[in-house]
Amino acid sequence: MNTPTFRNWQSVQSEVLRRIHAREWKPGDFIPNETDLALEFGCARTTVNRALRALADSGLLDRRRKAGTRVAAQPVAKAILDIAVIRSEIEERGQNYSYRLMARQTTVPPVTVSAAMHTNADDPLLSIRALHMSDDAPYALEDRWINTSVVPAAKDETFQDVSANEWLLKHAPYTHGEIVFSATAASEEDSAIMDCPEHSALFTIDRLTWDQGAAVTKARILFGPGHQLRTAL
Amino acid sequence: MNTPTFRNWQSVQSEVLRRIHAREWKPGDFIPNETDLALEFGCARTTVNRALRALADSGLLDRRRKAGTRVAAQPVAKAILDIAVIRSEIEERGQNYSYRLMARQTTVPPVTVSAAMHTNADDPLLSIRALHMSDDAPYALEDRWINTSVVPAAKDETFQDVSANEWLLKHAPYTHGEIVFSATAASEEDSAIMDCPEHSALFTIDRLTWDQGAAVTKARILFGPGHQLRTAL
DNA sequence: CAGATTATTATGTATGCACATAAAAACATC
DNA sequence: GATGTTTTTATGTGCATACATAATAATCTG
Repeated sequence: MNTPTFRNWQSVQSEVLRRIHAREWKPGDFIPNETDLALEFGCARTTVNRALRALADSGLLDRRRKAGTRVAAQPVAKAILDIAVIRSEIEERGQNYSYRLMARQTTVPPVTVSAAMHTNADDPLLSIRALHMSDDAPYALEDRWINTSVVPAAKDETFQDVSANEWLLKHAPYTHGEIVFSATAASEEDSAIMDCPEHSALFTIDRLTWDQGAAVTKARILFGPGHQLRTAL
Repeated sequence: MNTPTFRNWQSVQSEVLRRIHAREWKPGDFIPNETDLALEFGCARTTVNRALRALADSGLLDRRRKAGTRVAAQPVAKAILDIAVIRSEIEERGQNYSYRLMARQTTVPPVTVSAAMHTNADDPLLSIRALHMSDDAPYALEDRWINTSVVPAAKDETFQDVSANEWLLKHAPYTHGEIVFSATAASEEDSAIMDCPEHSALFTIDRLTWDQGAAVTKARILFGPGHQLRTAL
């Protein structure tokens, strides 16, 4: 009986993966503890730990102190989406990016916006509306509110040549945020701008970012009909 | 001058994060090497390594051997979505889940399906159509093709009580897959089933999973109007 | 026997050390 | 001066050890 030795954590990881896929360890099952596995694999417990930790991070294992490690009963699929700057997104597909600023004004936002951003209801915010185009066809419509008390530099930026989408990433650091994906029907105005039938189903991203306790910006981006967001899992 | 010591990798990580947010280290900048940071922080290099590795995983740092570590110029926002079983999704919100099988038959699929799944054009597949309901209201419509030559056990399962969505997770392991998010307009049939206006914008998930080289299942899930998928970032 | 206390145990992590590896920089060679 | 070779260096990883911590199991106590 030759027990091959596993020298590095990647090989331990793939052996564990193999056993899970081969159903030697079924969903819900406890697997041997780190010490035993280290003994079996002929490596240090640290190495086993590294491998199992990585698998737990990806959702395939459930680990709890003292309780032990088990194969996730319902392996939650974690889809990791890379949300890139729209310009890069288009250029990476080899298409030509262009951009058109449609509106830029400082006004008091609707209460839904000031409430979501935790700003005073009568504090004005900078409002930006712009169209991103791919090969001169409408690609995405960006509607954005910027909190100029957090990003004062935005007041001096025309956003004529650089999209807020891109400018903010470079000039406004954020600590955390939220992204919401949904599908919305194109309004009459939207459909005119996006050059699509009214009530078309548009893939929508709502994004709200914060720097410490203060909201930096809130954006809604409507993508043209047929837009897809894809990822491996 | 008191340099506080950072004993654990989390505190090292948050100090590094603080410096990035405070723009002491700007996007594109090289940061000191691990040995120097360990010296400064009063901990082992291993600990610094752990902290920096975690930040690199999340896309905030770029690391290359010999070259060093730098703050990512364009921090790609990585949105991590947890794609759970629909039943859990509903029950976790404290709502009542129910399920209705609408169709189950073995037929030769459209070429688009057999092509995507890399099966022979005339090989029959198991087709499932089912409705997931939350508090008795239509929630999601599942349209699925199952490759019974990969999951033979599916032939003996009625899917009357357990949704394919859930059954497969437990009985059909997969090695990799793809998820595509999009927005689609409700067809006449869809809208009748989902009890919504025709042409409603529906959030759509297309999922194709593989076990080694063979396609396991291909599913399209249409969510009712207003459905959102949200995540922190 | 319920409830509080203590022991046990599996994972979590810090550390010092050694060596591997990729890539840049320095150097040598033609 | 272009090209190939060697050195240097920062990250990547393995290992033995020690201790921390969370959560269960066992025990004690009223």
